[in-house]
Amino acid sequence: MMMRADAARNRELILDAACHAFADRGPDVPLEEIAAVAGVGVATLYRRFPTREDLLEAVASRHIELYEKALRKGLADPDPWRGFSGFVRAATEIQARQPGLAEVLMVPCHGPDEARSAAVFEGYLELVHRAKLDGSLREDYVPEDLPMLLMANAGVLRGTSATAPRAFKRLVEYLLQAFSCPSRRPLPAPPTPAQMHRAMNNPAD
Amino acid sequence: MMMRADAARNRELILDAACHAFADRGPDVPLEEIAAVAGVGVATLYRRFPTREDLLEAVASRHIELYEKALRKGLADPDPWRGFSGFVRAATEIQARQPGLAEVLMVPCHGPDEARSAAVFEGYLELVHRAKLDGSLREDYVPEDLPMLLMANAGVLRGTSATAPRAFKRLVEYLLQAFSCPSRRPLPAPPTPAQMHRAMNNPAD
DNA sequence: CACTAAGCGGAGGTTGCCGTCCACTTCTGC
DNA sequence: GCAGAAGTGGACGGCAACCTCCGCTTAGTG
Repeated sequence: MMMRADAARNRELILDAACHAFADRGPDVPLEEIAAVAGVGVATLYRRFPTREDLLEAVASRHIELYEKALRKGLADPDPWRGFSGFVRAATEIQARQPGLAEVLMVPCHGPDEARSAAVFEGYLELVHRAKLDGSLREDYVPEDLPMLLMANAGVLRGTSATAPRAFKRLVEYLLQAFSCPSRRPLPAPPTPAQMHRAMNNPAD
Repeated sequence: MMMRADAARNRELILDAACHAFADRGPDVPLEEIAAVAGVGVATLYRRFPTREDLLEAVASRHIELYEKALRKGLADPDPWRGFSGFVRAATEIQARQPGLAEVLMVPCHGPDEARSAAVFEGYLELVHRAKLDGSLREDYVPEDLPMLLMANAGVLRGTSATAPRAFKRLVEYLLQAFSCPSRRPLPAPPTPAQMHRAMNNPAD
């Protein structure tokens, strides 16, 4: 069953509005405000997105394309380290472009569109694999270090995006240098994949 | 003019309750809940702490002692790197112990008790200085990298404290390894001290 | 012990957001 | 172009937290 044309248009208007609103007022903006900006009634918004979660997910979904593009670029790079580090930089840039949403923009690890984000994660694992074989990524790096980095980045963005919007880049470069060989002292054990997965599913408050 | 004894007692009860409440329910807990746990009426709470900010600050103030202790330990260490890194580890541990408050527990950089937190920051600068002279801390480290780290840590704690409460340690070790000599590739420019200071004064959201 | 000012609690008005309901409008297939 | 299904908007009741007001209680003093 096809959606009516005007309904589809409104859906897009809402998503546009939500995108801006979330980005610069955080994930708690009143839905009524989003509806107002979109130029529709609240009821319309609620019909299309019964819960705030649904709306957040839909907005996040729009970003997955950006991650896919970054991933393709990384995989295409003949230099494994450039591929890996480029992807990490791109992912954090994507977060930075929507600072209010940074916490939910961890699409490469766990996104709303299960299939596609799983695919991105697969590709990312391949980047990791190559960079390790190549010797440029330290042996004890684990895939869960990316969500960790993205969470850390979200924290920095939260604190600085208003006053020092490039500060996050410094964090990212520090971490990339730490990720690159040679590994130095041993690291504390990483969380298990299961723990990390749960962490991404129980959004903090 | 001295505060009446019962008033002082209630003040402490409120702070105790607030401490727990903030730690495990985040900085947005209803003040009424804190009052209830403390066993006092809301009015009492509002009289002592007119705004939520005041209460958060008072709670944060209690922690400054922990930072002072960590700092003393760091300064007493004959090995400059152990002193510096030990302090960083301790500071992040303090944040981790109150995950809901991590965002406001950046006392070494900017705390509610101006004089004391300035003193802690001074001491921290000394740690930085020594470790750089010693050659164990990279030359291009800047003092603002600590608030950056603390914000990053807050982000990781936010995401993982419920499911993987030790995950933050891995971030910290990665960063400490990045901070330690030899420095590798150059880093992006850090935010200016003024920017960072503003960032810590405009609490996100 | 008695007086008083400091302190107390909780009732209740206020606000802001949620999410639903329903009378009205607009698409779309025939 | 018409029928009716699909879609719409905004009014509305509910709720949760805020914060103030005021009559009562109690610590501290002489």
